[in-house]
Amino acid sequence: MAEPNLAEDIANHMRRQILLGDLAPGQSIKERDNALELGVSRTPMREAIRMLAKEGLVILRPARSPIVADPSLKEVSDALEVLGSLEMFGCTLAVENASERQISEVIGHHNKLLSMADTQDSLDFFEHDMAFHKSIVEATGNLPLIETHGSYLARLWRARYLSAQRASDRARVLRQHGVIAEGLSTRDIPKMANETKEHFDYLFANVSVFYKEREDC
Amino acid sequence: MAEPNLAEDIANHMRRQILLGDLAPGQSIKERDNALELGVSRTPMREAIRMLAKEGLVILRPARSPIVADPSLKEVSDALEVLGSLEMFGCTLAVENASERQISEVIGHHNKLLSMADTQDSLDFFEHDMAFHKSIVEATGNLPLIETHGSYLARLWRARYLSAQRASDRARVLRQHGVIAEGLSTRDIPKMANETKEHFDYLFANVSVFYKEREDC
DNA sequence: TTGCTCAAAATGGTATACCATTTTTGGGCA
DNA sequence: TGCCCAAAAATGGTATACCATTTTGAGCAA
Repeated sequence: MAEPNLAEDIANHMRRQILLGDLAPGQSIKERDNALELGVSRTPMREAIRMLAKEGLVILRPARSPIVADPSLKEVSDALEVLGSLEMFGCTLAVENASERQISEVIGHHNKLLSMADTQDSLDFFEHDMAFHKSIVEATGNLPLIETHGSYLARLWRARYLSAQRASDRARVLRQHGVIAEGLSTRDIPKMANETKEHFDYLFANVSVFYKEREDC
Repeated sequence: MAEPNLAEDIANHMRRQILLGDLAPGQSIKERDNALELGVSRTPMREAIRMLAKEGLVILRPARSPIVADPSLKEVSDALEVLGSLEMFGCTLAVENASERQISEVIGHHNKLLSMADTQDSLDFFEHDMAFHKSIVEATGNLPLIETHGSYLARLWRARYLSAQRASDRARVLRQHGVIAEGLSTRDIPKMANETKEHFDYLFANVSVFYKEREDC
């Protein structure tokens, strides 16, 4: 962890800690302590914290310690709405602009997921799920869209991961991915967009259920 | 320029310099020089530069001076597409969620613009135009959307401003704003979304013309 | 004149030092 | 015993120092 830009590495490391729960929601982040722990100085640590704050994973408070974000259901679902909107918009653009090469990449990710249908490692499965969705947006060739979409994926990683672990509906996910990929390769915008919408509706429902259940604890 | 957080102030200052052209596109930004010029140290200047980079106004290069972004037509129109998509999505959400108070704010901005129809100060007019669009997205109550939309507005400020200065079609802009505001107050999603789409199509065309003409110089 | 080399200057990346404000704590008083 | 306040520790914000890499430019050779 010390190649080109240290702050980026630190941000990646801390993002993982946050998303996996090693850094608990609500916990305060002391620049000095965390920097010391990673063996770096405060300067790049500050920069990393700012990056995570921009992603919504960390909340900055004036003249106070930043804390790990603990988003309410409303905050998560707001972000989910935007993510869904971006990806639906991406469908149209992808159909219009995707090269055959890019389409086959999307299909490649889908096939990879199909082959993992019975895997136990839900983290691994989840990462590939994300790669599938990313590859669709990448097929738009719209860089700002790709970046913004990626940023929302990162921000929602934890909520999506937690809810995906309980939802045992991989079959549905895979079927929907299949329809979406098919919609792209046949350049069928409505097919692709409708299935994407439904895909996100399920995701939204899963996350909601997860939050409601957690509330009871 | 020295109240709560210095870096934010510096970023605001530099954003204005960039957007008004005081910092020319392609020009390199030396942390030391710019910090000295503003009478601050490098640390907050670095942070400010990172903020502007996140907005796409500045390009970071590893181990090199950052430079002021000089976006191509493709880059600007890609960002415009996303902005349009966000705002169209915002229409639906705003109709569903806007309070009467928020709707009257939108109308207030529209009336303000109407009253400025003959003003000479195009910068002032432009700022209020932006406020109108912002108020619509604010009416959604979706914070991530508001932030992302605001970030795209900032990023596109210069392109929109430059192209707006030559386009002498305030009448059309005002008419469309009127339709959009009416669509919101009557909770008419199609009316609002269609007019917003057309509004952005004009914007896109104006920016394209501007870029094409500039190319000839 | 042109192109190459290499050292000095410049510059971004990182670490550390200093300061102002906030938080914590502990002791004294009711 | 419990509360309040002052002092100390902690902490984020800012400035400065140091280092590695890159850029620049002068001098030299072809």
